[in-house]
Amino acid sequence: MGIAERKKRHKEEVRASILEAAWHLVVQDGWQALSIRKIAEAIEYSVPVIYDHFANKEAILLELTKQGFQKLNQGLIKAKNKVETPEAQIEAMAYAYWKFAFDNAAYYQVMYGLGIPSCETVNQISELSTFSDLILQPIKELIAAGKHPDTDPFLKLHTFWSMLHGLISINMMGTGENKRELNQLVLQDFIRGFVSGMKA
Amino acid sequence: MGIAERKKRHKEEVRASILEAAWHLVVQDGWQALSIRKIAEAIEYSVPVIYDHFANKEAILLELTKQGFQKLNQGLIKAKNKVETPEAQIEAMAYAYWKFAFDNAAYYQVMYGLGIPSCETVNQISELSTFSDLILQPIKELIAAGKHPDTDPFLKLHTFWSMLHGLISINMMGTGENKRELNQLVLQDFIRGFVSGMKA
DNA sequence: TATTTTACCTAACAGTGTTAGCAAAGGTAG
DNA sequence: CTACCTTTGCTAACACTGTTAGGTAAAATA
Repeated sequence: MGIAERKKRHKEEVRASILEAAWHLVVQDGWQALSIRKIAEAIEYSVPVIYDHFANKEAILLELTKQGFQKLNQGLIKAKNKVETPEAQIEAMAYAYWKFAFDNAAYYQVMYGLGIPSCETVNQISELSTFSDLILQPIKELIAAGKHPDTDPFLKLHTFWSMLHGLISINMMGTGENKRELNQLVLQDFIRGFVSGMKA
Repeated sequence: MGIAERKKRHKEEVRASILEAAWHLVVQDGWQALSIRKIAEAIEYSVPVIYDHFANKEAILLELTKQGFQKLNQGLIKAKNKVETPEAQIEAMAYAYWKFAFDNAAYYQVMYGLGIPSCETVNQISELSTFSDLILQPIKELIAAGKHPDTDPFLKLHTFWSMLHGLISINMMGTGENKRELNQLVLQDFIRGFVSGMKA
């Protein structure tokens, strides 16, 4: 009875094509211009078919957000594995985060750009816990080896993430000039301070 | 010939009432739920009247953004004037910025929450230069008095702004728990590092 | 009083997310 | 092979959205 499986496979193909088309449209015109009808046209199905796969438009954006975090996490893991010490790992991940944001600006804007996301939305992104763990680990090591072992690692994670995100989003709204290289200096500066702040 | 003036006055009243109604709706249901028709209903005029005062919906949001920056700047000035030294001024302004964001979350979300704003949008907010100057001044003083007088003050402004914005926006998307107090510790930590980093 | 200006509204266009209801095709059982 | 049922996918609609063209009635001017 391979019929059911064939159907299931087909259904997943359609689902994937929806996400693919959505992503294509987001890259092309920005996530604000994404519409169900455009997706329907792109996948050559009628509009209601999309609602057989996703509850609503938000669910599609949420899925793209998850994909974004997956991609980000992959980049972070790769960067982390290249070096050994926790200091170097934090630094490498900061740069990888920065690089991800600018190399995949469309993803980054979907991930953070939908206004300030609601708590419910954030909690639906399971990839966030991977992201946290990834950065938390070297932070904990660094704290344990430093002179203030009672420092809250979550606080430091928060600082790390905030600084990076702030730097990127302020930078992305830009003032027209190309400040990307300039701000890598700021980033460098920050990481040094961040790391040495946990040691001493 | 006071007729023309009376008309002008009336026109400005309507304009103000549009902004007031828009602001009311934003506070109530968030900026995503703002609609021209709802504004029209609130001010008891028909829809096209709104377009006699604003080119489009974005222009209304832009005006609210400007108002937000005005309010923010006022808060910063007030905080700055309470203390004397550049260190204290920077610290006071950081707290004032933080306080503004959480006391006026609706404003903050209009100001930064429309996705990542385009360069054109940013350049239309003249209040941004006031904002910059306000923070740049004590930064310059601090740099001049410090051991690295060749530091770029704009870079430092950028860092300052980024960190604050990052901290706030990561915090606002929250995880449900009330971490506002917790993150004031991060803020405190950051400011100390930021200020001392310019001295030494 | 006649004319022109202005203020304002109705109605429409083109688009959005979402869903109800139907037709046809695909698979199942007698 | 036929009758039935389930699934699949469609058309069409509802209730919105931003935006604008065109007309009407009131107000100001000559």
